Amino acid sequence: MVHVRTDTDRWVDMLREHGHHITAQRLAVMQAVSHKPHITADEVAEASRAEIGSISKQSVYDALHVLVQVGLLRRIQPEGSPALFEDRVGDNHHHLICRDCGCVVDVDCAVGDTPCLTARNDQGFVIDEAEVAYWGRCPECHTHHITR
Amino acid sequence: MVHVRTDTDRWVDMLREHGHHITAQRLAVMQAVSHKPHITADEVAEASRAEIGSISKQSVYDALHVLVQVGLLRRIQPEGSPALFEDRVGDNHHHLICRDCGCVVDVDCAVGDTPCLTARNDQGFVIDEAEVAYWGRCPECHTHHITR
DNA sequence: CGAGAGTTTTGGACTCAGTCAAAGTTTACC
DNA sequence: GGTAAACTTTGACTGAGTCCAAAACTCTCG
Repeated sequence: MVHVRTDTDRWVDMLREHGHHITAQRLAVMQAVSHKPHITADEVAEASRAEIGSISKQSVYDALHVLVQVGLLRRIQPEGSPALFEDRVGDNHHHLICRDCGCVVDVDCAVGDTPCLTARNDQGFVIDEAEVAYWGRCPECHTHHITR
Repeated sequence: MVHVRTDTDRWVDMLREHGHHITAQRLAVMQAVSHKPHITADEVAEASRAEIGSISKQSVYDALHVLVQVGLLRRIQPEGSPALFEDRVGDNHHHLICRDCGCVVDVDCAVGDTPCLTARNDQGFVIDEAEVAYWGRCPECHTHHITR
């Protein structure tokens, strides 16, 4: 009987490796984010409540903070938007962001892994992340924008 | 006698073209931003006061809004930072951002003008801007970080 | 120069997202 | 079982930006 590793197994291991406890709240938060990428903290709270009954605002923020810290989640904050959380981590992907509705879509890196992290002239900076956001209008808003 | 076009001449023309009035407040705001790129709204307010005596918070925000709208200024909002304003517009440059002190430095586009605006798979988005931010530590903070 | 519209002032109030607090309770783990 | 981590409760607080509303001021054009 081969045990198939689930997402939860992976989350559990990662938390343990970093010395954190495994709590229902943390797993619910992970579930919420993995179900809906680019989710706000408020939405995480709601989804977590639907799953475990209740969770305090502070616990939501605490859990999100820990999960980002151990590397299970990534936090982005597009201009004009509350912070968004995603579970796609460890790869070099970018975001398409709609100026109207604020929806965010992942897109793979166009350039290649290494060069994308290299600024033409880093001026002594030690760079650890290149964040690329493509701003524009999503199909729906674009259509709506034209007909208006 | 050749009239040398000053920055102010240029600002005046741009505002007029878009049907906006030329006010001391707006020119002071432009001056503040051109003197200190990547300046916060608060800093703009202070610098403008130093120049013209007084300016209300609302007028600062109004002026910044108009100046961004006509294309004289650009607004960026790095994660965890208040909005920053710069007068370098119309070219495709990116930003180096320090995670510790929050300082922002311009850097030219490494890839070339056109490809930088092209996402690998835009999924129906109509893209009008590619925003690239290189996150890391500036020389000072990096040095400080190591010795700590 | 005068009129009309744009802009600023004044003196706040308000909103939102996130942070902080503090004591008690619950839970995970060794 | 004991201890430390984590959660709950019940708010208060902060900063950045937005909104308000009437009066006053200023710019621009004919």
